[in-house]
Amino acid sequence: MNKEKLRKYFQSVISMPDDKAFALTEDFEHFLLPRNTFLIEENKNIEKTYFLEIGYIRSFTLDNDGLEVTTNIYSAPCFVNDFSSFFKKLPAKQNFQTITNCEGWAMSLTNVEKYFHNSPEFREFGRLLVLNHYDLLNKRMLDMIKNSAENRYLNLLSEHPDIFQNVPLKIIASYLGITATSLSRIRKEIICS
Amino acid sequence: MNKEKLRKYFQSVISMPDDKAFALTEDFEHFLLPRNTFLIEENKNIEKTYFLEIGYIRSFTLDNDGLEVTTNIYSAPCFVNDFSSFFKKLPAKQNFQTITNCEGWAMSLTNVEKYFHNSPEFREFGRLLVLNHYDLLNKRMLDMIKNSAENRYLNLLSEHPDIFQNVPLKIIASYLGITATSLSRIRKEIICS
DNA sequence: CATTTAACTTGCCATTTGGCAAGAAATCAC
DNA sequence: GTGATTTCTTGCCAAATGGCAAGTTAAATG
Repeated sequence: MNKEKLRKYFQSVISMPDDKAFALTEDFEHFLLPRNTFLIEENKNIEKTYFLEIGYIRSFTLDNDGLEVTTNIYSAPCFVNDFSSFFKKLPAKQNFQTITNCEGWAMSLTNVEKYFHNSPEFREFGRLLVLNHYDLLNKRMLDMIKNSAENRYLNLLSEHPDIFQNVPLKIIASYLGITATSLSRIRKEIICS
Repeated sequence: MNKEKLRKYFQSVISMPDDKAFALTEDFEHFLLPRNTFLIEENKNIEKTYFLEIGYIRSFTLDNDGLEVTTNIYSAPCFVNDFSSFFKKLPAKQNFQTITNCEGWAMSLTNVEKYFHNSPEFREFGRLLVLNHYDLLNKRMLDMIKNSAENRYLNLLSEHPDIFQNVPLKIIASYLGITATSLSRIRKEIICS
């Protein structure tokens, strides 16, 4: 397994010659994790940043009653991290856990800092990653406000049908802001209409 | 009225000598707006970025039923903008409106781009502003998950008591994710216990 | 392949939250 | 200062959502 997809990902965010892409991805190390494995744990220090090449990962935290609430579902290819905590060098505010078996590339915080210091391209990449994730979080907030749970379900189904074949409905329900029970009823309602 | 607070704000985010701070704030222009004035309108292009020196501003959008949902309350001193749209040069995704009479400094997108191009300090400042707002949005999301409406109310009351003297409760309720009716009941419950 | 475990659906009922509207209180604007 | 407007509270009722638990289906594991 080589780093071609990782390099392509870098080049899709900011254009750069192949040799630059090779240089920036040099210190990433391969990872292979079974499902239900934690990558990052709430309140613990973040050791690495992850590029997910195959698989599904979720972030979640615990609500008032100690129940898990899924805040995001990551489908490859993408970078996965608690970025605001990572760049502020603070403990993670959420848990990140594999949903399926996952495979990809990871780099230590120490190395990230090295590249951040030495490479303008890497800095720019990191900056755009933060901007993109900020934008996604904003969109998600507005989606929650503007659409009913049923519409959020239908939108996710049409935009990310693959998720429904790889992620349990109870996690999707939680991500949509409802219980598995309610999602089940919504699905029934849609089928019967 | 001079730009001292604006300069100090820059210097509080990244340290810089006074002359740099003077240079970076040179093209900001004073604004004075009565309450209920729109600074930014949803789906329209963002013309300026705002530094709020006096007053209160809110961002809001419309939900499924056309009702206004307040997504943020800004209290001076702070920068106010739909940053992710601003930096991506996309139309605003939300409305920004003064709650009280407001006063501060604004700079056009054209000038922002000029400074972004010419000044490493300004770039760094913008980057940190995005990171901070991303972090705040993240915190707000987790706050919504982890705390009951009553606790969110109590937290806001203890951390920003000034807001309760300057912002109508119906806007605060909306920001807390509940209706004015529910907030009224929560307040009653707290007083009676 | 067989066994165990996890996921999904469904009915019943309790709880929460919201909509509406009226009245009281506070604030605004002239 | 006074009338007009907005804000806030409260009661009543409807609607939405969730908790629980049982039964069913699907998937993981060895």
